Amino acid sequence: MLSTDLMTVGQVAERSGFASSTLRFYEREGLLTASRTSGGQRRYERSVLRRLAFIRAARNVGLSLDEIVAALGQLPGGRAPTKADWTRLSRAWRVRLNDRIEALTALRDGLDSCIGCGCLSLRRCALSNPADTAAGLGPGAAYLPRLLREPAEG
Amino acid sequence: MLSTDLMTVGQVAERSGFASSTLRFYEREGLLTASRTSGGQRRYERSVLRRLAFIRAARNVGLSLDEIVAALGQLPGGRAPTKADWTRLSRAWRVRLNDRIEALTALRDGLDSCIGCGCLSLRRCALSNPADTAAGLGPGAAYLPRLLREPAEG
DNA sequence: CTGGAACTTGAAGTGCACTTCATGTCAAGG
DNA sequence: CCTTGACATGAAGTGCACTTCAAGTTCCAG
Repeated sequence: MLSTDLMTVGQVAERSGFASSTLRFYEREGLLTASRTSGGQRRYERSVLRRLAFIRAARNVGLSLDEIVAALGQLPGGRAPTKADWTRLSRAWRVRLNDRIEALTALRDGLDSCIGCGCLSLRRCALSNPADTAAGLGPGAAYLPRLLREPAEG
Repeated sequence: MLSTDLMTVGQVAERSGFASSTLRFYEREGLLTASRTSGGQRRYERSVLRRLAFIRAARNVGLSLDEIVAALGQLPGGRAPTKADWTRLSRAWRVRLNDRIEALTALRDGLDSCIGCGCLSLRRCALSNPADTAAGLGPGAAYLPRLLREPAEG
């Protein structure tokens, strides 16, 4: 047992569900920080678990690591983040989730009304062109926002 | 204008919204076929547009290219696919979409009830720890559908 | 017949999010 | 002290889905 309340990578990995290689990777990418022992090994404060919970939730919502870095950058510099800080940070996700849910629902309903009929028209089909973004437009018109291209599992 | 109703890659690209490099790539990967002119250039039948619509829709639903190849493999070998063929192929997507919608909705509601309170506990928070994987205790009740439960599947 | 846009190929590159590897160091129970 | 499992590092590898590149060929309107 460690004498302090600091945690090793292995402990953080076990408790967070992230592989330790991922924790090192996240540190390189600026998502995490850790102090070091005199021998150079990482020691994490318990607050890293909440940070990792935030990161996992953000990934579930569909944020890229860059976006997460940006979001975490909004946290107060001098003091430890409070519950209110985390709440504020994640409030915008609701909009994002609503967008995704809406898009998927439209796609599903397109299934019923469009693929149900077998038409699968590239230009009119709600399923292959849900947002109607490509209608009458040239190449490069994104058919669906990136939103629906990424599986929720990440 | 071409003398037949066959289309060039450029035309298919413009009408489908897929880059021609992508069409070539899809052909290599076995998602498409095309005949050739005597000079070796690709010529596509009109039916490729429906196939591409299917592919786009499948991507939107979250299928990988491998899965799409497998799905397309279910199409009849000898004859041209009918509407019924396409419909049968895509009917299973509804389940998939429902799962994803359900997962996202649960995540959003988790936002309201959990992040709304700022807890973000790795052990208890449905948002960051849907499957209760880190805890190993308490009711393993699957709060979130499978989709969002995978901790860090690579 | 000609000029240039559009096409051809294989190989290599991109971007994301990690993981694996090789090699060597650290920490702590016995 | 010694052993051994956990940890350190940088570099390279993985998987997916494409895109870009270089160099050469084809198609067809004028």
